[in-house]
Amino acid sequence: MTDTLPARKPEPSPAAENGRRVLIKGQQTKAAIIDAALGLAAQIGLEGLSIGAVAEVTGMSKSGVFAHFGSREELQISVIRQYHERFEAEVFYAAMQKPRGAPRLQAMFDNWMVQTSAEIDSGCIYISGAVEFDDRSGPVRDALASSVATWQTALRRAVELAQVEGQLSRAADAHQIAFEIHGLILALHYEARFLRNPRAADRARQGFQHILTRYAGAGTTAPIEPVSDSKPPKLVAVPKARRKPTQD
Amino acid sequence: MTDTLPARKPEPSPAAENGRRVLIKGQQTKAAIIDAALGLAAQIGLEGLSIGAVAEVTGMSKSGVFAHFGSREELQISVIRQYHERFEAEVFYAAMQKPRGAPRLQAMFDNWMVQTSAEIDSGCIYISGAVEFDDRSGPVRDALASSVATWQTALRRAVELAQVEGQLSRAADAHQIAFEIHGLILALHYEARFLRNPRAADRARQGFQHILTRYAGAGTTAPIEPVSDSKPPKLVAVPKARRKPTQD
DNA sequence: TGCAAAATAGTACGATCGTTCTTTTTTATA
DNA sequence: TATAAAAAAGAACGATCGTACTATTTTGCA
Repeated sequence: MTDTLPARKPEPSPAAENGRRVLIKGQQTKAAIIDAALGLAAQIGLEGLSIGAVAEVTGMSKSGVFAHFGSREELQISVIRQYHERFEAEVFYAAMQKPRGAPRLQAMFDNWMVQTSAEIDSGCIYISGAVEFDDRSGPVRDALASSVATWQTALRRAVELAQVEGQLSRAADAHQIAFEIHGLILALHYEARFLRNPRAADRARQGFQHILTRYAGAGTTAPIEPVSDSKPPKLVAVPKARRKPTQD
Repeated sequence: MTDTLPARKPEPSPAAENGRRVLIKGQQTKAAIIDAALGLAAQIGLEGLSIGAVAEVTGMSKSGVFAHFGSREELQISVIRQYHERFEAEVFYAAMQKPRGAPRLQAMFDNWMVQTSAEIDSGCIYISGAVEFDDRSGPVRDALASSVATWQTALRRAVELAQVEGQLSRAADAHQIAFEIHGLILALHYEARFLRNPRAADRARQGFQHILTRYAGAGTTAPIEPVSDSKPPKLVAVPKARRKPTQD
């Protein structure tokens, strides 16, 4: 996750640039537009994202919004970049403060759960976008796939570090472990968002613990962290619970 | 999976009906439309499904297609019902021919993989639909959720039977096991469809074996089926005469 | 303060969508 | 074969979409 998405063109800085006149207002509103668009996209998906809807949310005109991007695709890509940065900060960098190995991997998973679907009522565009751009091609799909690949690499490295630290078996395939962890997040998203199952978060957490114990390295002295001890991650402000309990 | 989707209105049978004139042609073309629509929906999603596109594929006029359903929603629901029946036949009923317990559960998983995303290039509307109708409400969402719930119940019962047979631990939570299996399928779909990872199918298969071994019951004498022995599922061919076995 | 550039708004076009209404063709039976 | 119902087509509607073009307002600096 040390690299960033490609083709991020350098915005003009407020500092004087070789005699060229530079305005700052545009960048501010552009950032506000992207923020609003990300909120919309997380709810209704990248494909459902329309310039008219963004204009209405931001209180601007359609053409005013459009002028900042030049095309809907560019708006979508900007949203993906914004999501990438937020994801990087709240999931990856936040977890990097934990010691390498199992604690960091656990933190990544917890942050991931929160960011993705657990308590928040907005979805994850890495998940919805994957479905929407399954069999499409073009720059939007590429940007999305690139972001996802970056995150998957970071996750796999965290797994490998846990192997180095002896908390996960060195004989195991890090790709395989990452695959299974990814599946838990996807199932969480599916159950929590679509089926409105309030126990989905617990299921995902339990599944993660199962993976840790199943792949536990030979050098492990004690269970890494009992399920009962795993507190709900608190990285993101959680809105008041508004879920209607469904029978599991 | 013994129940069927609700509100399936009885189509008029060719047999003479109290003096009312009955045509059969309409039902045939309607079935053909639904088939074409399902193919389209599996590729581009239920939301991307437009009456114009279906008309073009079937060689009909827009209004000709429309007249069979009365609304786009009804077309979407018909597609969901059709998918439900196909899923029922190719995944559930096909697996019911295996002996109860681990073999049947394994067959369900294998059939599920094939039907969902593994080798086929068309997607699964249980997955894409879940993302599309996350935060929507209405009859389409209800039909989708109902179908998914039916299938999840069937899967969970298969897990419970494996517990009864002693191949999975009776102490384990069948819901939890089903959740983790579901995650594997979702990860497979994600990796195979979006990221074009050719090894995704193997990852899912391995993950399934890991679940079986992790939750292995005390009465298990031997590993249920080694990974190397698991052949690619071959149950795609659907038995024509579909019996109505009650899940025992 | 004046002025040019940047930012935003206004308007309109073509395309596509679901749907309605009307007309034509096809179908099944008396 | 005649006939009425069913099936399919045709045309048109209002709405929404992305986008292009033009006009207006706002901004930053000489």
